[in-house]
Amino acid sequence: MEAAVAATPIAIPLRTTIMPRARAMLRDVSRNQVLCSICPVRDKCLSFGLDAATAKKVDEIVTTRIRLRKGDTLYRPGASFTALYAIRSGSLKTVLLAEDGRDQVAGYHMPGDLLGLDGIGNEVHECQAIALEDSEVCALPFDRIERTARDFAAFQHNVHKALSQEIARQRSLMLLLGTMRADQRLAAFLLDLSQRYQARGYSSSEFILRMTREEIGSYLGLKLETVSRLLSRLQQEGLIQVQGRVVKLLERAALKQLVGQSN
Amino acid sequence: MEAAVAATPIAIPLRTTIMPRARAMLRDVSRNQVLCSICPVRDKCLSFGLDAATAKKVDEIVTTRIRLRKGDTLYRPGASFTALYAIRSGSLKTVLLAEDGRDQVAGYHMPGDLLGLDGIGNEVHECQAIALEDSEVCALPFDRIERTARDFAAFQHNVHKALSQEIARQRSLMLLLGTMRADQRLAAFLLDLSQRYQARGYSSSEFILRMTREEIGSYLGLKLETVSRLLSRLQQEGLIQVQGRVVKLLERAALKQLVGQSN
DNA sequence: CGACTAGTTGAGGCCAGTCAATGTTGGTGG
DNA sequence: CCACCAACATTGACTGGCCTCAACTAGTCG
Repeated sequence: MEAAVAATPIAIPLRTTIMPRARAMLRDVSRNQVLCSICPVRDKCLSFGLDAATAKKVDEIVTTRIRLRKGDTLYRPGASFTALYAIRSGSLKTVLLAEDGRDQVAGYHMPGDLLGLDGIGNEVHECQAIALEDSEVCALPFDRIERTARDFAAFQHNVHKALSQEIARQRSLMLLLGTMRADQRLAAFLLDLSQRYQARGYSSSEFILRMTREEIGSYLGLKLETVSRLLSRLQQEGLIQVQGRVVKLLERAALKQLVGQSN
Repeated sequence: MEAAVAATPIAIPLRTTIMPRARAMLRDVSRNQVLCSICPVRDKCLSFGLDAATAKKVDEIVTTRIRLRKGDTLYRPGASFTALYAIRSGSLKTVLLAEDGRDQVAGYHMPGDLLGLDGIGNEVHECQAIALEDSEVCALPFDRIERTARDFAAFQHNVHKALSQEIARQRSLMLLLGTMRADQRLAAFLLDLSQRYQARGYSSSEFILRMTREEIGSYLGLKLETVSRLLSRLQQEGLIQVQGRVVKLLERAALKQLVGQSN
């Protein structure tokens, strides 16, 4: 009845000693083959725009590549923060969990995205990252990031940019949650996905939703029934085409216009 | 009829050459007396926990102190990003502005808070910062911050912490906007204010709202009438006492319980 | 095949928005 | 000092969008 999000709804023990899925974190697959310089998403990542010498130093930051299977948890709230994670392939969601059991999907992350930024402040992760499909991420130990950032201004700036972009991303989500109607939220969500897929070289007009209706709803501050209804309505109005998780954007302009209606 | 937020609702020209209120930014009051080491809010700021030698270096970052009068704009969207701003006294709000005219109060900031973090990514500010009362802020040129961060690991870590805390702040706001009922949002808002005032040495049970009902509503994703009604209701229920902008928290536990109700 | 999860669709209710009238407060100028 | 005005705030009546509850379908996996 409830989706995976709600499967572990409450009372996340702080600083769990052994995490149920921790084995996933131990599979240190290929220590010697982890090289940003040949990574398919390197220009979306922290090594963006660096000269060869600096990029080589950045290569040395990445110690571990982690394989996750669908449903695996990369980190959970309270887990001590030691590294940022760059997604190499697949996709993950991040879930916020309040003490009272309230939870919300806070983000949908795809290759090139950086995860775990919220943990820097308190040395502890504040949310849970769960793989939506089989995925691979690179662990970037944060002490190494800081050390390298002190030596290379260009890399330092990339780190600051990444942090700032996460802030910007959340800002637009706040605007969405605070000011938009349900149909506008959904349209904005679809357009955002489209744009991000495009930036990664995938089709911007047809893609597969990796999240359930309930997860999408949680992300947008809506209920799953509302998401389902609105997808149907948008289809009926000819703006999109939906078949389960396959979505096709038919009238991008109309979707944009819908989002843009101030009232 | 409309509050200050809506006074400049649309079409913010990007990279304005001369800003209407720019004179406010030129009042370079006391170049030689700007010293973090004697700042009343230094332990809330970037110089938190630094040894004397490092703190001295940080003092050198701050070049300018800016006086703002109520209603003055510190920066607006599109203004080129050059510095972060630390609030010394007074308070400011930050306002998000979308192209379509949609706007939302994104934050309420008090002494010790750092402003402008969202501008790092694109070298351009993404929101507008407006003084809610006469205020003073310190300008911290970002290139100097980056330079100093490269030399002092402890300071570098403070910068990262500040960025990460901004992310955490927004996260909890997202949770509020995505999952809470109107009365819960308002209660959470009041408790947040209370806690932050306390952290700054003010009374945690009685304080003055610096924002109008409309601004509070915008911040919480509600209409001003709803805010007004709910303040009245909370007062009637004996949880708070309101008289215009003066608020007194009477039953903190009950407020917390209200926020904590998952449904 | 049965059990389970994910998704769709309908009926009805409630919370918060909208519209509107009125009250209150604070700053300004005569 | 007080009258005036504009901005801010309160309260009521009504409306509508989204949630809740519920029934049903489709696909998946042991």
